[in-house]
Amino acid sequence: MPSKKNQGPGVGLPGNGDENANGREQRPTLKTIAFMTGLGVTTVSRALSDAPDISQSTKERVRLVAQQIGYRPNRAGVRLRTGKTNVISLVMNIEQEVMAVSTHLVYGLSQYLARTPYHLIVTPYELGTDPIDPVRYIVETGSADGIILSRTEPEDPRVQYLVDHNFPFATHGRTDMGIAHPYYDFNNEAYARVGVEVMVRRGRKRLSLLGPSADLSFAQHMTAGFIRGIEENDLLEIPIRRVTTDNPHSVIQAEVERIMKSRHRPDGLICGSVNAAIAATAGIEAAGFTVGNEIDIYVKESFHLMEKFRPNIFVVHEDFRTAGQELGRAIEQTLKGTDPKELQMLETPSLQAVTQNGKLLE
Amino acid sequence: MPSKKNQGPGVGLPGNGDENANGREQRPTLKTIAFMTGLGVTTVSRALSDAPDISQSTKERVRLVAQQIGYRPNRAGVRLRTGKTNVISLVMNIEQEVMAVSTHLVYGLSQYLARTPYHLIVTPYELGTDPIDPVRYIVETGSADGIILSRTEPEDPRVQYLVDHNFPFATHGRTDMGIAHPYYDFNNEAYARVGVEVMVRRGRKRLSLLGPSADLSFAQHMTAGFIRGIEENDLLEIPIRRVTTDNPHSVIQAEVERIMKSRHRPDGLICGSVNAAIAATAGIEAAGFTVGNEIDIYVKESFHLMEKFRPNIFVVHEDFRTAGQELGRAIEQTLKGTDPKELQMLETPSLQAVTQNGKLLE
DNA sequence: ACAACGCCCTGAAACGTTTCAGTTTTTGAC
DNA sequence: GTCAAAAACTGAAACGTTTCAGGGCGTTGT
Repeated sequence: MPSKKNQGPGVGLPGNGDENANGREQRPTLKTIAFMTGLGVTTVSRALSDAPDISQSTKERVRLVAQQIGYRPNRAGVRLRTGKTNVISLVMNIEQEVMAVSTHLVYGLSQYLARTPYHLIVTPYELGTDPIDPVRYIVETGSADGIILSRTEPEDPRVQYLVDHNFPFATHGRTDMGIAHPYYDFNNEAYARVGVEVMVRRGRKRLSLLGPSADLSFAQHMTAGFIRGIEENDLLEIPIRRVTTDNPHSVIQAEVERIMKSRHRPDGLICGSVNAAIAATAGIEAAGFTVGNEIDIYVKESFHLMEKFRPNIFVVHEDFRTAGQELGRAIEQTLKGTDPKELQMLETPSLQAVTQNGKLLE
Repeated sequence: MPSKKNQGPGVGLPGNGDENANGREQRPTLKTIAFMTGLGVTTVSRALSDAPDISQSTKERVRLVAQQIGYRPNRAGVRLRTGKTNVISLVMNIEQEVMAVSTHLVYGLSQYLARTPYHLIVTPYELGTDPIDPVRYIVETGSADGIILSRTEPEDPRVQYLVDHNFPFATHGRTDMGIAHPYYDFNNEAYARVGVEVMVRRGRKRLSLLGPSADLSFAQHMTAGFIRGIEENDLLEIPIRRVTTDNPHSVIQAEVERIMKSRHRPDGLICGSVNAAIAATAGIEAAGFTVGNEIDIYVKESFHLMEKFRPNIFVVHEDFRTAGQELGRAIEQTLKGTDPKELQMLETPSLQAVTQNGKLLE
């Protein structure tokens, strides 16, 4: 590499957009604009940030030049000086974020953030590790301005940690910690109640709930809605205790097969996830029954799989793309200082939106 | 905010890990270590990067202190000085990356990169926009050290652009541009030929190919493999020209229904994607036929959907998670200066791996 | 005895930005 | 005509890192 000794001390216009001998092109900086306009670097900086103390005409002149030469502030410079990273970190366990969830969440989030100064960084963590580690890392190294958490638990240590450290965040799913923080959540209580509603319409009497792992926040909501639906409609619950939607396909299938072969089998099944619904279907068929005949299944999903495979399952759409977008908005607003209480969103499903094989009910 | 005027000029130990009045904690820097060890900042920096000219004992001492106080280099500082961002950008059109692809790709990629100094940034682009825009943005603003592209075309302007600008990248899928660049690709030629092989075993004679959009790189490989299989086995091709796997479900379904009702209907269908296979199944059933009876379907997928729904479709597994990991490795090596030719990977499916309803052939 | 060398270390400068603390110029009031 | 205040602008410092260009100092060769 040839040693170069350009740029005498002080003055000197930095590379004006052409490539230098080095091979990499030189991007324009504040100094470039300062040189071109004859102003000081300070003035240029203030003009671009629309600060007071700068005349209108100067602001316009600076903006014009900046626009013409395609000036973009150097992120590293800004970050070093201000501590602001312009990065939002999505912390998720991709292994468990089955199918649609992560895809659509990332989609909506990055789509929203694309129109803001923020970039989306995906920070994964592995199944065996402590979910708080990546959060701690981000906070300690200051590698993001804000964090999006998914899969919150009712008492979530990550939320506590972030609140303790006064670090901006938003969650996908609520907590039960009495802390007001921004979130987007699907109303799983309403979801379960709508499911019971569907079953009632179908004349079903003995319902089971195949829900998510109990330590997750939305599991409790779903259970509460289910119970309430059962009670209000005077139905019988056939409990499923051994498995959750997080179990592997084969385990769920086996348990459903077992319960279908038992004396008191359910005639309606509310499922917490598509995977579970599919596995349950397999179990039901293995026991010699048919979905839509001896038993109905109800589930939520994001990918419209059910209307394509037409397995006679009742479905409400849970929109993770919108969730991603709203979480983007929530974290953006949080960083602007908006009151968390205004950034709590709940998506509530309704009976009218339930479909079977792609067609609306009734 | 109270104005503080601590830190006289020159000396002065930066905050030693406790919080300062500000509320945010102060991270240790090179200066902190320098102060603690009594060394100069330069020496500390060089010691940590294991440079020559530093005695072994000093290196160990510095490393010990750094470890104890949990020192992490400030990314912004490094980036400003060196221009290195420690970021890899995955550029993708999430809208088109159907289902499994993006999920598993992101998963594998971030899983791999988690063990390197690199962070993964997801850069999306929207359907109507020019795919080269995000690439240009990244290169112009220097916001990443390397780029991963997916969905390459045979003559891909993005690849040309990146090569022209000497910017490190790796692609998911090959190109036909005579440029040696790192890639990971699924061998779609072999894929199609294995599909024909399967059909031959099943005694099928009249095959159709429902492939991806012709402008994509792997469409041509798939077609080539298909044609060759047809010719070698002296079979008849029933061409499907009007639709590709990128069409919506309903369009594919309608076209398949039409062709199934025509005089010369296929008895074997090689599909390019799960979506297409599902839609085709619907079309076949709408025409009054049954998959596995009058016609067989063959497809690749990543999510094991087929073995769960058991629609009698023949399947080979395309592993996007591994693809993600390998692409991570490829870009890491590229940045280390490894010859691109050593970073070209092809995943070739074999007849032995074909399953139907979750069970291996034969 | 002295130059030359190798070893270990260091100050200063630079990357691009923002901001503190001015300085100069203009305006306007008396 | 003087003085104060407002308006418009600016140099210098600082954020944390790497690297250039040395600087002591003890050892070795002549």
